[in-house]
Amino acid sequence: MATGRTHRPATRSRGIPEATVARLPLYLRALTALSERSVPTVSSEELAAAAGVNSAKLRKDFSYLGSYGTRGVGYDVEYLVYQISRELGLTQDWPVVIVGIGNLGAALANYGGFASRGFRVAALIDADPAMAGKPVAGIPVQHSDDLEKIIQDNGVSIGVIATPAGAAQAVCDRLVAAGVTSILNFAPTVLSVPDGVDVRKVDLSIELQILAFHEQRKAGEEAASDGGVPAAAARSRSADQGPDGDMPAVMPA
Amino acid sequence: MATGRTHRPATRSRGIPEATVARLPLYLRALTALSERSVPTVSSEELAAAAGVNSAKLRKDFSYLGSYGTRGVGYDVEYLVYQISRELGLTQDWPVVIVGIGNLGAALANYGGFASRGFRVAALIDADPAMAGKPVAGIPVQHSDDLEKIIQDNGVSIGVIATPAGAAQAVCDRLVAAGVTSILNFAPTVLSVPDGVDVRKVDLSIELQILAFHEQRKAGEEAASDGGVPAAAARSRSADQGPDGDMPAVMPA
DNA sequence: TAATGTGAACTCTTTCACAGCA
DNA sequence: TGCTGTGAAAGAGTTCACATTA
Repeated sequence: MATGRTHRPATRSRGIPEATVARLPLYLRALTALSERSVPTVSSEELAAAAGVNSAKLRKDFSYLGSYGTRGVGYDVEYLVYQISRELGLTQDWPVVIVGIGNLGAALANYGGFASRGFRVAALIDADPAMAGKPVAGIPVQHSDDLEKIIQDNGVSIGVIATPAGAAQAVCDRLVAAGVTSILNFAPTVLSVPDGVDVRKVDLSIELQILAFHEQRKAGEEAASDGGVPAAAARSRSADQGPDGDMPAVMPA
Repeated sequence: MATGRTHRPATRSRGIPEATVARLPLYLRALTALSERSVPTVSSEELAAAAGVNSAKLRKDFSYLGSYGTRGVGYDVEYLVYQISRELGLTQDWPVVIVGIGNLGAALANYGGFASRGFRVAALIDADPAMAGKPVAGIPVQHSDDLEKIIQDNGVSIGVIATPAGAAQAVCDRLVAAGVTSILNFAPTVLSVPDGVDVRKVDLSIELQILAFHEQRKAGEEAASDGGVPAAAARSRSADQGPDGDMPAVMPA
């Protein structure tokens, strides 16, 4: 999962819960697929299955948006598509810049889902002069010297950072200074931003590490016979340094 | 944020909270940076700042691992690096396959952070025969016909799906059948997997939509004068269809 | 009758505030 | 003295179960 919200930490008076907001795109995708198949209505049960959540959660989520369903029938697909799109702000056009056109940046520029939902790649920016002018996904790469001007000319408020970690904070600072207020960060760094700027991060390495944690646990359980305590869980949990694996070269003081 | 856990939904007896697990990689990264600068100890306050969380949360997180700090002093950096690595299962080697070597797959293959922490790209797999044999990031791409054999020969338990959405479920099914039990999914689809298989998803489009939601809200607040009700929030929240924007062509029944 | 919409219960997560210890 | 470790309280998110209504 990506996380890293900085905006509005405390009281969200009257708003939609963050967890619900995070699921709206999921519902929207499932609804769009139904819409393309000209399905007119859908029940919470069916839609929930398509989105990979349970139906109680879906109904609760929708209840924050309003009463858009019909008891005994379900939800009107087209109407819901519109309501969710509007709630997410996708009925308007969002120009986006991608900074850092390496392998990842190029992949993002070529990503179709980008353009499909209100997002438009307004510019690709890279620090390498050799890249300047080269088209990627049909869009010429511009040099980062012009970053501020590009942001302002295009009215960009969302920036995507796909640079190496070392460059990310500097790029972020320049984006924010130029007026960007939402950042999607692919660089493996914690960005610091002023209040009012949202940062979300996507971090491959973190996702893999979380998977590894669960993977390891599965292996531990297999080893244990039946309902017993897994070997790895028998470790002392509280007191004086009790490592149960091999120790590293460096010991604690 | 990526989500999509399927494994162990209910009682997690004795385990580390999921929210804590998700932050351990963050702490580990910050600690690794300190370690490289040969910093011997760090306080919860300093480490929390480096990881972008607050110190109470960090101390609570560490308390689930055990008592690894020293009161009045802080935490031993090297020792913590080791403990967190072990907890995450990074002291062992995890062979990973990447399926779908398009722009994104290539970017992932080239991603340095991959190799640095216990993960090893065991194979790159693509369905395009023209790709077979072509080296990407120094690793020759193999054809997907051999997927099952590759998984088994390398003892792979973690698979990364970077194929188009249409191919993702089929690839997933084959990976699972071949023995993969953790999947990181970059395709914009909900994957269904049997119990015991973990799926995490990374979805660019969803992240952008979440940012757009907050971005839209900021714009609405600017418009409102001072502490007043934002224009967009004045909408009726409950009853008979009350859209406040332009209506789409299709109306609800 | 078949589905939504929602209080209420429950679980998970965060934050507070301070006892306890080096 | 200065920091960790942690109960307790507060807050957020999920699930239950059923009244409600087209």
